[in-house]
Amino acid sequence: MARSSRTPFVILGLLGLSGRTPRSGYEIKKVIDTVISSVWHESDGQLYPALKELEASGAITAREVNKKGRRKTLYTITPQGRKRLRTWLASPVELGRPRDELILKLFFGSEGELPDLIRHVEEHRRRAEAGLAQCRQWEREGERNPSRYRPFLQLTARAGVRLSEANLRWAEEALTAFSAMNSAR
Amino acid sequence: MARSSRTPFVILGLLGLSGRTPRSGYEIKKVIDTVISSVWHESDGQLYPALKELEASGAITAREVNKKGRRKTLYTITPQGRKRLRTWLASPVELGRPRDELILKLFFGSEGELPDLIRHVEEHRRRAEAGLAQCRQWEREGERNPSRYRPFLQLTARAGVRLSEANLRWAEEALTAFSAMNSAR
DNA sequence: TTTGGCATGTAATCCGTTACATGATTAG
DNA sequence: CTAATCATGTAACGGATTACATGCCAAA
Repeated sequence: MARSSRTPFVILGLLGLSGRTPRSGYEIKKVIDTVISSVWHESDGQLYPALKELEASGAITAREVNKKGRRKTLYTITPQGRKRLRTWLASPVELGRPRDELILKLFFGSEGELPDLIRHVEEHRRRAEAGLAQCRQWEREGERNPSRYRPFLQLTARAGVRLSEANLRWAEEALTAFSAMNSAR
Repeated sequence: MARSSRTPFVILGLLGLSGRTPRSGYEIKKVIDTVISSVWHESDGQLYPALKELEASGAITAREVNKKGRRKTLYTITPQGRKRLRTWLASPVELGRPRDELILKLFFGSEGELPDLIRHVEEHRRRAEAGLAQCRQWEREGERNPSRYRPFLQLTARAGVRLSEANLRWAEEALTAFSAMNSAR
């Protein structure tokens, strides 16, 4: 069976967290692109059709508003939608199939040029550093933001910290190994 | 621009490493599913058409053989194919778009049930443990396998070790946090 | 006035998986 | 004898991205 789209559940999840406050598709997209950008992403071409489907199936309700000439549709999650969300949250995590281009290129390293590999790993290190700083900041921000979802925010941030640290450490190890290879020639 | 398929490059990479020893599509698939299974995967529906395309474009050559009634096609990389491989290896790493369902479900944790989340994280921990053991074994095996690509094998195994360690540690932290949440109620 | 943000959508296209199809050999 | 492995493919389907399309408002 093909993996079904998880776009509806991201929408339900975010509308669930926002509670009674309705959100527009545009706002949902922005939350995805900022708050959970390191965890998930969606394209417009997925998002807007999914919103329509969710409304048609009764998982969310739509309300058209006009704010200063700008028309927008605000969505709210329904009890039915919450039920669907909970069912999904309880269901086993579908694993992503591995596709790590950096490690793949490294695995083929003997067929390429060392300087190129070094560049790739340096870039990787830069990303890991940036990610680490970002996640650490989220952790700090979370500390002075008490709410029912605070512990979950903390946990997701912590995951990012651990992963970034691992990437960073490995990048250093790899660069050290490359230096050794260079001087060994 | 849509991300172009990297299937051809995986094939070129593996045929590159195997050097003058030709490989069948079936063998290539098996290497993918065993040696680099934690880094990459391909489906038959991608692999076989890609082999035909690569042959048509001159990156690999095909030779039909019959071994005890079984017909198979053995492929060898051409100098042209090596050039394409090197070009790809030198080009910037295309980042995968984030899609971490576990962390996403955790982020929505306040909308679900704690026992479900605990199950998900325990499953995650099991996978991390298995992955760690596997990668450590590859590291040890690599030590008594001297060849020109040994250092790269070691490095990819090391990446797996670091990532698995991070996942494991985080899983433990998360489970501790869950326990605290449970007793706090 | 033009750039950028707000706001929503559709169509073409492509990547990739699954299911289907076939058939021979070898080990249990 | 039958299950597993070897061996190669195709077709249908579906998920996802990109490009395109439109239009208003606010700020520089």
